Amino acid sequence: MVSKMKLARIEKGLTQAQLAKQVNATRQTVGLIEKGEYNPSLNLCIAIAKALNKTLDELFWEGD
Amino acid sequence: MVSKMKLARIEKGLTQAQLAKQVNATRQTVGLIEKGEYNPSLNLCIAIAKALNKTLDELFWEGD
DNA sequence: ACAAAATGTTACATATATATTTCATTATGT
DNA sequence: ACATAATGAAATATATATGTAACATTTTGT
Repeated sequence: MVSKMKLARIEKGLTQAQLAKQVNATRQTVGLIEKGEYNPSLNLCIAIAKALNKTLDELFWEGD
Repeated sequence: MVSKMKLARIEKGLTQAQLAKQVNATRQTVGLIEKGEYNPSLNLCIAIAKALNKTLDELFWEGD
């Protein structure tokens, strides 16, 4: 399954590298988070959400 | 300023130690997160939110 | 088909979240 | 005032997020 974060990034027309630069992370880190193989820090999640004009819930919360 | 997380925990009548046990963390970790001196992992944030019947946004998102 | 960009992937190094332990301080109830 | 629970705080140890670098694979445009 493709993550909501990846959808939001593509929707914004950003590449992994571009997003990474905006949030002071690396391309690899962004890629791993998108694949769900990472457990990112809250601060990084917030930076990503703001860069993509989303909230934490919209990107990282699963409606149970 | 007292964190939203601390308010939600007290509202639920939980002690730091009780919440910590529910989310598989330690009392100290919970305390530091409440004080804002920590940058917790997304998984821990999600566990805390669920334990307190809140969402990520409600606990960790600052409405700008 | 080709070139270039974007993404995947792995190995290793580093920074930091978290655990563990111990003791001090503050709150709560009786 | 006393006892107990709850929280604060510091030291060290460990696990893991993140960075860096290099190369492979896929995608995109021409």
